[in-house]
Amino acid sequence: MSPAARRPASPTASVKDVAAAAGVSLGTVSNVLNRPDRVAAGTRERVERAMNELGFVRNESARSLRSGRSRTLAYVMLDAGNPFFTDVARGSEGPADDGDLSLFLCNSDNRAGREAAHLEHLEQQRVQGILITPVDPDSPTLDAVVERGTPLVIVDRTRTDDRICSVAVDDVLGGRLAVEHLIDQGHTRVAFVGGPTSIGQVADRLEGARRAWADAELPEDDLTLVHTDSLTVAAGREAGERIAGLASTRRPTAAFCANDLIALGLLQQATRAGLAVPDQLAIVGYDDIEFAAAAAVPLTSVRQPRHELGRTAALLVLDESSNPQHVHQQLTFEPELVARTSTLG
Amino acid sequence: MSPAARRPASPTASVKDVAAAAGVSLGTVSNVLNRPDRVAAGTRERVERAMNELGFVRNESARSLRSGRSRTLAYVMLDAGNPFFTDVARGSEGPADDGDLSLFLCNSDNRAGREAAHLEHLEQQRVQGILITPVDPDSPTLDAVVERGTPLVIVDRTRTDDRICSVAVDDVLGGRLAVEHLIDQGHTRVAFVGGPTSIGQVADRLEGARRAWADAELPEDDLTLVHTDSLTVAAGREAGERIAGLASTRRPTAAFCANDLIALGLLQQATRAGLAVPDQLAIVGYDDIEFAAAAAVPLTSVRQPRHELGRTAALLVLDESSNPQHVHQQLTFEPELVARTSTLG
DNA sequence: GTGCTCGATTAAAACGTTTCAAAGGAGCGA
DNA sequence: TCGCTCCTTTGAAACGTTTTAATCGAGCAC
Repeated sequence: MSPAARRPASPTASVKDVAAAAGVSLGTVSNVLNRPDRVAAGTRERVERAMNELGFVRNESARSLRSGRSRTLAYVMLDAGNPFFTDVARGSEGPADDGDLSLFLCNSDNRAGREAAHLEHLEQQRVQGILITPVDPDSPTLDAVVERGTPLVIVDRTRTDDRICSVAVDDVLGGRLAVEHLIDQGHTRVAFVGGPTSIGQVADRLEGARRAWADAELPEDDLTLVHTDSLTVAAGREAGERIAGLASTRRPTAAFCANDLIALGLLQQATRAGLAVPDQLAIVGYDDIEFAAAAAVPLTSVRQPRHELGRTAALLVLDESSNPQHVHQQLTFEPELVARTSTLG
Repeated sequence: MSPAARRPASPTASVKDVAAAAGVSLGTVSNVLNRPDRVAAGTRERVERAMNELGFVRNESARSLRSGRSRTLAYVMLDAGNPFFTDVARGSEGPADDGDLSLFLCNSDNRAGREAAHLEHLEQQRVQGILITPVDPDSPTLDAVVERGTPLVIVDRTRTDDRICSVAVDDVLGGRLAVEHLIDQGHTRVAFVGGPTSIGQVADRLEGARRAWADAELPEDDLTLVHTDSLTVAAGREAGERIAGLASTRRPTAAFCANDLIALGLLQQATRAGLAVPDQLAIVGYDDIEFAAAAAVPLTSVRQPRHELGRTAALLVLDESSNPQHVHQQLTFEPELVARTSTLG
């Protein structure tokens, strides 16, 4: 077989080629594709045979150029490496499938530049809608996309205004649940581990923690803040070092981490330093990713309804794209505490 | 503001609209877009102003209809929840960016049906190339895609023939490395934990393990097979139960797991059952995902060059799409053992 | 046989872009 | 002033599909 023979005989057969092969007009081929009931059975069969023989593949570009809209939904993820976001993506697949749309995932990797590039490309593709967990939910870039006409829903972040749909989880409540649980377990010296607090999520979770603490009328100074630079396993390990280094009389007996990655890092470092979990240090994470339950000491964590988050966001973006009466909504879900060994002993 | 006012004034401005607004012909607008150097500075400026005022967004459908190719690469992942695959995807981003292409991720979720649906949609979109970790690398569906003209590279799976490009890692060698390491550590009763062996990867890793065992002239029966139904954390836990239940005289002193998810499940269950890792049970995983290093007892694991895997696959698919002389290649990389506490004590 | 209706098929236009040959016009040397 | 070149701009065609109005032919009632 010569190398040339490897290439397809015809670059790609078009509707016109199929029409010629089947001896009908091009309009008829289109009818077979779109309203098969209006085509006589014999003709239809002949056309279908021609399609198979030629290896006809519908050209989606031409299709959506003509129709003005594509059959695609996209989710721009903040971090493809964090299982939380892939779970959200999974939740969006249902509504996408129902609407016969493909769901494409893009990874912004926490970089505004990449995010902007993806958004631009998606707008150019005229996707039906965009779901996005943005680097900055208040960025005007997002407003611009909406103004130019592409439906867009913010996922897992909230906007301070109501010009864009968003779907999020009540992080203040989540923080409260975590700390109330620790208080119930008898802890009176607790650390909040996380940062930077410029991230809305982190600030909210801390706020919730503080409110729970205040409500229990515990001394303000006994809820300490162990700051991290990022929400990663490495940052958790590093925080663990600092905590383990404290004199046991000053050391908190429990840590509430801003997410599970930090909690896992903290758990690892605590174990390494010889601190028993939960006896000497109880740990609560956030997100309840699969690996939280899979840790050697299963992690107590605040679960977000991430599947529901993705599903609702997809439904919202579909409504925005198809319903002229659409009104932007900001939805909030409630998190739930899942207690496991890392706080129960 | 009336609800109607929320909708964009003009659905979307086209090149023609821009031309009219700037008082030039439509060809000139196109020149501004594609060969700005051939347009007089004043004209260019006027056109660019018009574009901004109208919120002009290039229509990618029309563009790729005209040019016959799109600016998109896609990676169809087997399981978006497994960090291994998202890491591979990250590796592909470099070449994609260099070629000024967007990389879209699709999740087949291990289901042939979803995979086929994604492939069909991608063909219709006339993507430049497809990277795929397929449910079944020998499925004729893949050949059909290639024959119809879309460049396609199989990632992390090998084909038995050479009609398609593939990029994989030598799993037999990986299995050998893992077991040689355990033998070096003095283990003489080892379990291979994984399954189903119908998956090529699993069979290869087991084969490598057996060869290392044979080369060391250890009794065949002392390398046991603990079968699992899938490569998940849950399956690992379940296998852990079975191993922990064995009498200590018959129990293997080390386990080589077919992937890290199983290893993490096994580690968790062993800990729960009071088996000390690595003293009573050493554990080796496979893939070296981030969570392997982050476990309470950091896992020894066989690292695959997953970033390199993704990068090479992307380069290969780009070559196939742009180089008429392209010859299909099946590349194999070498894995590497990363020794950590779970085998070193 | 004429005139209708109805189902099947067709021809032509349109979507928004890129490209290419050709036209327009300015500047310049002779 | 003529003729030439060179730079800029233009007009028209093409990509593959969908859609709409129009055409065709057969069957049927009168």
